[in-house]
Amino acid sequence: MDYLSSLNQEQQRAATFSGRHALVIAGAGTGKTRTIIHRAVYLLSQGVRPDKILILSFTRKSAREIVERINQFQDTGAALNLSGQTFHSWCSHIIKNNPQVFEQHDYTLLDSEDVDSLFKLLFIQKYKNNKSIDQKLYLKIQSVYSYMINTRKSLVDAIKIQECSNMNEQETENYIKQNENVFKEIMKDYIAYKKKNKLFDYDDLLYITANGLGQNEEARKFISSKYEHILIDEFQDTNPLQYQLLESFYDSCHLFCVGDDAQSIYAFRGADFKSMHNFTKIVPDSEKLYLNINYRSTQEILDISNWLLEQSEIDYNKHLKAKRGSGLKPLIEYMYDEYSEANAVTDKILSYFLNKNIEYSGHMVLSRTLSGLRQVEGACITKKIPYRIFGGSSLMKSRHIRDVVSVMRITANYKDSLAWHRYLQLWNKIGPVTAVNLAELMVNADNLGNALEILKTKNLDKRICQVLETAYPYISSPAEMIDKIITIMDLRFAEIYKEEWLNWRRADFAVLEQIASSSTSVTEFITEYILDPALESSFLDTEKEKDCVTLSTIHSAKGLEADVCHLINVSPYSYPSKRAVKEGLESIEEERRCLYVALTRAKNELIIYGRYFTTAGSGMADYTGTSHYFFNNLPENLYTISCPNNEKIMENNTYKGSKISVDIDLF
DNA sequence: TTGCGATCCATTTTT
DNA sequence: TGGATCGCAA
Repeated sequence: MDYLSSLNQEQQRAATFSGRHALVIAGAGTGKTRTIIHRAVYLLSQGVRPDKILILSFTRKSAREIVERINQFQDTGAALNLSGQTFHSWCSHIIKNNPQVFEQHDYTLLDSEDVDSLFKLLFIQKYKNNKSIDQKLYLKIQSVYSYMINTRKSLVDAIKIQECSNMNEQETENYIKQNENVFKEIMKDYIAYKKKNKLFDYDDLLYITANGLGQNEEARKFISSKYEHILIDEFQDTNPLQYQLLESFYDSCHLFCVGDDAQSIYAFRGADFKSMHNFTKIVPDSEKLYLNINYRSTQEILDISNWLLEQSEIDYNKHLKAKRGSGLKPLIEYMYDEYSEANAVTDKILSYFLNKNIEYSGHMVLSRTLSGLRQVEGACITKKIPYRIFGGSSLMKSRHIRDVVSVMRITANYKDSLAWHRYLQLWNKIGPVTAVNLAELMVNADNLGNALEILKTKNLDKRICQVLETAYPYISSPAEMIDKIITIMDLRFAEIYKEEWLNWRRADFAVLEQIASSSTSVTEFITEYILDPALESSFLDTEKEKDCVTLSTIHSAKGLEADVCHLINVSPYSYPSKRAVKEGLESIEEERRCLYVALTRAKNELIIYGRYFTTAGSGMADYTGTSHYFFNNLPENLYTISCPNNEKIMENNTYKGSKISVDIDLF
């Protein structure tokens, strides 16, 4: 039992909880993950079989990490048969592994860009050139659709929340009257299209599982009896649909949920942190437990974080106390623009490396947006600082990868018309119109062979069919299939991507092939990869675990920590963002929680870079939202400042002398 | 209809 | 920065 002695009382109480269901409300840095891990170890020590324990987390990376750390407690060194998943991958496994329960087990998973283009396609078919309808409405329809499914709200409610947050009552009513039917029509088409072509989107995985188990008692008993304990991390990000899914497990399983309402930053995806407050009412036979002692940061860092939450109208009831005691005050530095900011950050990292012996891996650079990291990335490259980026999924989004994957998708499911649509357009003489028509023909053929026969009768590049015929035999070996495809399409890709093909694009496939080599079928590979587009970065991590700086979006930094945290672009117009101010209180609060997550990542040093100008986009930033700026009234005793008045910076950049004029005079 | 060049545009966050 | 979109020629 000595593994429990490393926990404090609060944590021990949680880890050894013996009631039915529990919600552990745990502030930042209070040992959430540790508690989950020890909970699992405790359960195992009580004789619970490892395959009866399910770990759910928000990303697969963190789920895997938790499982790995649990495995380290095994004396035998043998890895346990523990399952670590996200809600989505869990549902996908439930559906695929139980074809006798789920009729719709045979599907291709759409990634978000497919969903984009499908909505667009359907919308244009119906409303092209209809001047009374906004020609970009399909983007909104798509987001409302997903929001509706995930929050289980009605169409009208979803439209109100998503699209009308800054309208008055009359405007809202008009908007709904005008658009409700368009939303409904396109959504119907979308649902029908997916059904016809055996396609699922992310939301379908949850929806089908949750509703399927909810409706069918035998299925519910059968599936839920496979688990005894479900441990859920980052519970504040759970949305109503996921709650509904969990309902089916109330009777036969124990739920152990851990989360922090102040770190809820996924409302845009339907997450509802307020239901944490009502947990004991929603979940029968449940208890709430609390963790309040922070092990990560020094008190000064927590002071500024606590202050930020106290300023809110929402009562988060959080006041973190540092076990480690006192340290350095957060430092605020004003920067001229993103380039000087990127320079300052990287200079500091270098000087800490040289003078204070702090490794690169001790630093984390945090940004609200992924694009905000670009300048820092550039500076790292210039100064030869090794780095890794969290957030986004560059590889899967890049065109050449999607090109090849579209071939694979056709071989896996020839009814995947979106894949046809993409693939066909890679060839000469096929543009959008022809592609749509041909895709329709292909999908309606009896099988892939017939489809190809039809294609051959058209007067097109012979290679179109050759590629598919070459690829098809490798249906059980995705890595080999990738190799064959790029071999046969090498020339064509060189034509399409010009010098980029050989310069860098082609090299990406080595990584893709390695990832694919762990899958035993093309379908499996596609599903796995769409469910976890970040796979590639974690894959590369294990390749070279070298000392490097972490660059991350705040969203991807959840659960991470670093000795020194550089929080960039904390300017009057960016926390909260203009957009959030326009959308109202809920959005502003979400921005606040975002900033809170960022602040609480720091262990020893927190450096906040404020900026008054930006050269990105349309010139200088304006000051809308300045009056809402979270740090407007930040008490002076909570921070130190490196440049006490920003006027200095502005002065330095205002030249008042006479203009220089030099002629080149060499001869 | 395709395919190229020019122009404009807008930038959350992720499974 | 690149990206999507538009207009025009073939």
